[in-house]
Amino acid sequence: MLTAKGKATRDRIVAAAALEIRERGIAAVTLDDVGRRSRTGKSQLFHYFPDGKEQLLLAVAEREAERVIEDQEPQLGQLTSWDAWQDWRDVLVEKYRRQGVHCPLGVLITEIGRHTPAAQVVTGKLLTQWQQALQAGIHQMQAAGEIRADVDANRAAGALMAAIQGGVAILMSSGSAQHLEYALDLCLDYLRVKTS
Amino acid sequence: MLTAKGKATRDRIVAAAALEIRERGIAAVTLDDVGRRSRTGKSQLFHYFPDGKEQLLLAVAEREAERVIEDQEPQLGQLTSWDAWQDWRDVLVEKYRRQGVHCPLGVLITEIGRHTPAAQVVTGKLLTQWQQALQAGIHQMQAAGEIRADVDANRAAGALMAAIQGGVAILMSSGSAQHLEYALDLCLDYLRVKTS
DNA sequence: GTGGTTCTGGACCAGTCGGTACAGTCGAGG
DNA sequence: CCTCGACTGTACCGACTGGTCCAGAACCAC
Repeated sequence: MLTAKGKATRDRIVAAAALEIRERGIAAVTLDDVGRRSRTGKSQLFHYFPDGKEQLLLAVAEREAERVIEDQEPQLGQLTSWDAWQDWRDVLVEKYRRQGVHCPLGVLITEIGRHTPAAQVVTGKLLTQWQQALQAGIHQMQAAGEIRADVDANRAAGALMAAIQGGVAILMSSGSAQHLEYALDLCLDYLRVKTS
Repeated sequence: MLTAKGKATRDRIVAAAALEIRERGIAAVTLDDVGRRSRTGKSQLFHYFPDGKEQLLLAVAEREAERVIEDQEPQLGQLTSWDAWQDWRDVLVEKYRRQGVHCPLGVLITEIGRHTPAAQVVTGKLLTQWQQALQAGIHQMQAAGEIRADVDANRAAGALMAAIQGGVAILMSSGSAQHLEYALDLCLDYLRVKTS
């Protein structure tokens, strides 16, 4: 049904599409571009993705969503001290600063995600998973007495998510990661406050 | 050079394009769609926008950018008390909640803005203007002793901007304004903290 | 009303892009 | 070495879309 060679080709196609989309935006990328970059043709593309472009885009969305979480590990999984939180923050900012406009998360949220309901589900899952990881981290810090118990972990995690998305959105339209840093730092400062 | 009738037609075209883009996304909108909705044809369109689609998009971007600021007045201009801040926050959330996915700001930032350098300038100006209004509000509150003097107004205003953009981005991909509220409230709570 | 400019309608064009058809190659199992 | 399915290259098509052209209607100043 799918030999090793076939799987390799399929992967090449998805990787090429992801790269192409990150660099030039979803609107500008054609199937021929993907073919050229992956050294394949449209026949292969439609062989592996019978439903055409939409199916390919969905595969790209899934790939990029995985990547976004993976990029933050292992830090995201062990937010058990202020140092760990700071490390996570630094990794995130550094990653996105380096990627600049060609940012998997940004492309996912602002371009692929809105394209089709199926892709919306993918980004929705990513957001939920991410936010839960942050929420778990806040809970752990509360258990350790490092964060006030009256902080609503769910709300704070949600606010962090918005801060990140907004920082990335501005990064993509201005090229600067400054806002991302400001927003992350403000949220962390808020969590660090001892008394309200 | 441009009669009253001409101006009316031009406005109709821009308005139709803006509406169409908000509803269906920039990628799906064709010049014929705009023509149909504005009861004009391509000849008019190219008469008023000789450079074609790009120029029309820029006009739409400018229109939407103005709208975004106007929608927040008069609250945004007089952030001189906590009540005023709260009013501003409520107006913003309510507006965007009602607009849902068809949000001028969201479309501007995530679709039109990234399309061309000229449109990037428009969104850049909008962001700067907006952030300065917030910064001015924070300064006023500091002068009145309502916000700690050691808060960096520029950073806080930048964080607020990211919070809003992120909230809107999530709103556009999920349909829920919850994150926007969480993020705004966290920022305002941070500003309200008396001691650090 | 006359001349010039602005405005409008509709037919048309050229390029592009997603998608299809089909013939052929490769590779593993028997 | 034969066979059958997975895989690949090429040529092609239909639809769409941004943009052009041009003839004429409407409007304005004198």
